Amino acid sequence: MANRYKEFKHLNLPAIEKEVLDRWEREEAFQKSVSLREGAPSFVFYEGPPSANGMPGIHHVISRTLKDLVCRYKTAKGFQVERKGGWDTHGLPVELGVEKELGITKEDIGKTISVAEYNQKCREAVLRYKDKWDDLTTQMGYWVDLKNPYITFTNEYIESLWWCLKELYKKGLLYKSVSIQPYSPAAGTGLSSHELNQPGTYKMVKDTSATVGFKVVQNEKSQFLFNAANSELQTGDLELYFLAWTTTPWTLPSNLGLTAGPDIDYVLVKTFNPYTYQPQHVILAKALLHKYFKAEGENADFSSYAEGDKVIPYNIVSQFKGRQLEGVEYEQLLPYEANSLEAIRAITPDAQPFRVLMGDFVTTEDGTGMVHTAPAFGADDYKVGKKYGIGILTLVDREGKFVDGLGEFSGRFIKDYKNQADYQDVNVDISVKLKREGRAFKVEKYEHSYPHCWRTDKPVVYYPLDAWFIKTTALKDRMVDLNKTINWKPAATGTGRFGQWLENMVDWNLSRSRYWGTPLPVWRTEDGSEEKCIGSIAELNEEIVKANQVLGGDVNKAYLHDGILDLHKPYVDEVVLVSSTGQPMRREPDLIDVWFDSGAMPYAQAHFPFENREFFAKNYPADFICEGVDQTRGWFYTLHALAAMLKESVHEVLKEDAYLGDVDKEYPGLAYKTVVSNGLVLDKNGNKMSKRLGNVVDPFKTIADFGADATRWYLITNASPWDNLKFDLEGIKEVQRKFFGTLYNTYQFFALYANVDGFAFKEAPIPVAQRPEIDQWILSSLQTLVQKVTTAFDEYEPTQAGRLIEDFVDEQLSNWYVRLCRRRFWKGEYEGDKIAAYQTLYECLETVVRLMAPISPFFADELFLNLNAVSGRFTEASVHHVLFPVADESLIDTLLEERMALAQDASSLVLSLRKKVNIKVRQPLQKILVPVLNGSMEDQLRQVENLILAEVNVKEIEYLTDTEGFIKKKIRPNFGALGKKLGPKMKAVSGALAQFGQHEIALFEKEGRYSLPVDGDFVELVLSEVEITSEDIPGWTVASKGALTVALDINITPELEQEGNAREFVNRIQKVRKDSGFELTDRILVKIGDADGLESSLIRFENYICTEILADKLEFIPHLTDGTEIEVNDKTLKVIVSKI
RNA sequence: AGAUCCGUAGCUCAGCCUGGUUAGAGCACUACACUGAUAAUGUAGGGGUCAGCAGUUCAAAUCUGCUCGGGUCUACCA
Repeated sequence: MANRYKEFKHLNLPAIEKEVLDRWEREEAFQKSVSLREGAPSFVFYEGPPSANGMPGIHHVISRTLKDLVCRYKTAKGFQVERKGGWDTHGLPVELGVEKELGITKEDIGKTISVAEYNQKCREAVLRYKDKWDDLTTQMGYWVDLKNPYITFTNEYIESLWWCLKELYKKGLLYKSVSIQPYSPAAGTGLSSHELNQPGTYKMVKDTSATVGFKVVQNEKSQFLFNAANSELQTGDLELYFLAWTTTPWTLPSNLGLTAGPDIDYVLVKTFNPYTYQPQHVILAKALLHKYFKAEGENADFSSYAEGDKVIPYNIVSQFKGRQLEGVEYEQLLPYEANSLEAIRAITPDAQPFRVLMGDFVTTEDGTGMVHTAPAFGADDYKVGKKYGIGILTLVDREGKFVDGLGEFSGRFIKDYKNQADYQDVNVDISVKLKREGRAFKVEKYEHSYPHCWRTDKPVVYYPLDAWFIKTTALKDRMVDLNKTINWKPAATGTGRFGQWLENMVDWNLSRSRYWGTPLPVWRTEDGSEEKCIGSIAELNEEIVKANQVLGGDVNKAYLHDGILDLHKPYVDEVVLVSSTGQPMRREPDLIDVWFDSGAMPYAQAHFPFENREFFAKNYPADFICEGVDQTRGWFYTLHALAAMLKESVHEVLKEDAYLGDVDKEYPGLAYKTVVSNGLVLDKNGNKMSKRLGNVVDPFKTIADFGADATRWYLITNASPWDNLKFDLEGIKEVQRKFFGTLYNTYQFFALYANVDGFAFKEAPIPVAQRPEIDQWILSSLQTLVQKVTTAFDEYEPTQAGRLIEDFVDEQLSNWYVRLCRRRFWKGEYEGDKIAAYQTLYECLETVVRLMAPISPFFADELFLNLNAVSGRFTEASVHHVLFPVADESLIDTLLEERMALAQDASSLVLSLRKKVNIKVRQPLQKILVPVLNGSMEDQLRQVENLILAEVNVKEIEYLTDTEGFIKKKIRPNFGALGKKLGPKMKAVSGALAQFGQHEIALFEKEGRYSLPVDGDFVELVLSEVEITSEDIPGWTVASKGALTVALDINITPELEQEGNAREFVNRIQKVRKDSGFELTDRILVKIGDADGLESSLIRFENYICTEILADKLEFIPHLTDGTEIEVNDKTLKVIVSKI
């Protein structure tokens, strides 16, 4: 055991951290922190797997700090917290990285590079920066098991995913369907939203847009429209048209419906067609009327209209809500063979197309307020089309050209996908045709932003593609209910962003047409009549053999003996299975969404249910997870959705193992109980960090420069984790200086004197009640701190915890306790009071260090071990192995804390008064006056009187009660109490009280009640409904804060002046001592020359002076010529200070 | 477009849930003081349309609605 506390030369956090890291490594501190809790209840944490194919940034440090501090805190609270690391290894970013590296595109796959080679490259690339990530993890002090992480590309992991998928399949929750997705005809591939969000994909383009008329069919449903039109004078045939607008006329042949907004106002307008000049009735949203009609044409003379007139007359015939149009039929716009009703019903047998539908997505921003609906070419169209059963027509093939059976348009490309020299825009031709037929109402070039394929630069279309879905909507209610049991931090994200998301849930599109990912384990016969979903490797191997036996020949030859070795493409695709009727079955080519990989991690990280069932049962669900808020609809959702959907499957497996607990209660279908979603890290100007802007902060450099502790502390205390953080290095510097610097100073102070006195906490603790009041106070504050910090951590409010600790260390411990107690450490013998001071300060330091350990694990451990090395109070080898402090409530004395606050305020007020009259603190003053308004205040103040007097260097306090009659008082309403009683009269009463003079106040106090005339009425007031404070003591300079007022006697008597001189003299000698490099304990001899009138002061206070400066006596030597010249209150004298 | 968070001193943030005296800290700035914790510390000062508008109320930074600005997520529209 050491006999001296380690002293530092100066504070160098990065250097300290390096040593601490070495020690942790050497002593396997992390592993021990887990193994020491063997048998304790577990606290379950899931690590959201990062993808290691990019470099980590500073934003990764914040969520990992949060994760780490919670896990450390829970360990300190006695839980066993296993933290398995993980790596997300599949997905598009990996593929893109590889393609960039090899200089290839997707089209090269299978041509210049085989799928096997390509995937091998991906496998190699995926952990490229794993070392960097591991470095960051280590350096920032994130304790997580890096040795046995789960890796999503392993066969075991994928096998668990397949199990999940098969369970879903068995429940009918996995199905194949069509969905409308971005598709690039030029590249012949679907595009992910990620690809669509690449910079530059959305471009401004000019397209031919057309507003066209759909002719209303006259029948029962539409009769009201015709009636309205008929009420006007009408000649010729009555023709009514719905107007709809499109920027993609090529979708018009595929039109099957028109969608209107139920609450939008529509009008029926009589006018002329601007191209054919024939009279027409058109229907469009009222709000958009003036996009098509010039105001001066309203009710203009129809009879004088001539072809080509600029102003077209019109009048509004009728107005109605969109909902009245529901179900109204219209004639098909561009009928051909391929889009005949027979053709439509050949695809969708009961289709009822060419009707008006209702849709929430309709706006009156642009267009006509009626949306041309072609279900194949828009997600909204598809959805509303499906709801109304209008069928679906896909009259454009995958190359982007019209199919056969569309007359003159057959075979034409809808956009110039082939860079044809003589390309004619088919959209123009369609518009021209419609113009001629009197079906076009307005044709113009329209400029808008439209997505383009990032590889070919050609416009994207929305196109129906086959996809596999998970029917999450079937379990929506369960997910919504379970979500209410999750502790969301902040709560608003759970009810808001996440809750809304659940409410508006759509089925989960799992399919991805890519190469590097988890393959969908579904095999189908060519005609789709039979399909198989495989749930394990064993099952697949069985089927492989079976297929070989039935189909014979070379089928599955490569996989017969060893079974399948890699579950990725291309190998799984080479496997052929056999149907019950002996048909070959091939795998559905899709891979699954990588979010499924991460959402299934609770099962797959344990290779559940194939292995580790016990581990799984113990580690499910998570007590706590934490990621960036951008994961709300990502990982948070997929974890939640899968847990809800797999609930029964998990129960079944656990029951197989004769699991005895209450499965419903312990595994309610929840993946996590608490989730913290942290905000983003922005640069100091509030901009998102991006490589492009060059404002990214390098976490390695930050940690190297300022230390992980300061960085972590800054990240946690500067803003709530869920608020965005404006990251500024200046802030870290401030934390370093203010918090760590202060704590370091306090420790240094302690170590300095404890080493001198040999304090090693060997004496029995002095009962707190026997220690001085100030010790009782700081210990009471300390216990209060422990309580508050514990609550804050328990509520996942680390920001609060950190700020509380900061405040305690700075305001209470350093700037009050240590400052006031300094003398106790350096003066006097090593006994009672001094030992109490050491014990108290030691306890404070030790406790603070344990409280802060979760947030700043390095410095806390360093100080803890430095303290413990001498005292040996703990047997543990690290602060991270000891239990969290528990507040000793018996030490909490609220009254004491209150009166100390009073003392602090009083001192601060006196100091400000001294400042005002320019009398330095070293000059003693005689007294301060404090008006007291009640007994308890005086009582409280008396108990801290000595502290105040010492702190402000004043001899006495005089308490003034109002019996003297010269305290000037002020009265104010107690708004809280009076507001409820008075209501509207409040203002008048408040005004009346402000007019009170001293006499009224005194009367009120004496009677205890007051009858106040207000608006000719009387309001009865009692004392508790007002606040009376002292405002002034006439003739004195006063200062006040809240209810506390102090006045200072600034008369300096000759005696006080002499004492002031003596103190000043002491101060100068101490400086000389220090300059001469004497040890603290050196005794000195002082020779004094001509003292310029100070002799009397020095002689009178010789005893005091000698004790202070450790001299035996003062020697006066007249006419001293050498020696140091010092100045004492504007008088100069020479002194010689020498060691004895 | 929808959802959500944020907007308080030059900067970083408390306070808002639960309305009530003169809206607080720290940093920075200025001045002074302190000097056996000294690469520390104290005191004082200037600095605010609490984003804006409207409403509820005796009383609004605080509650409600709208608007503006910023961020994020989701969606992508004729």
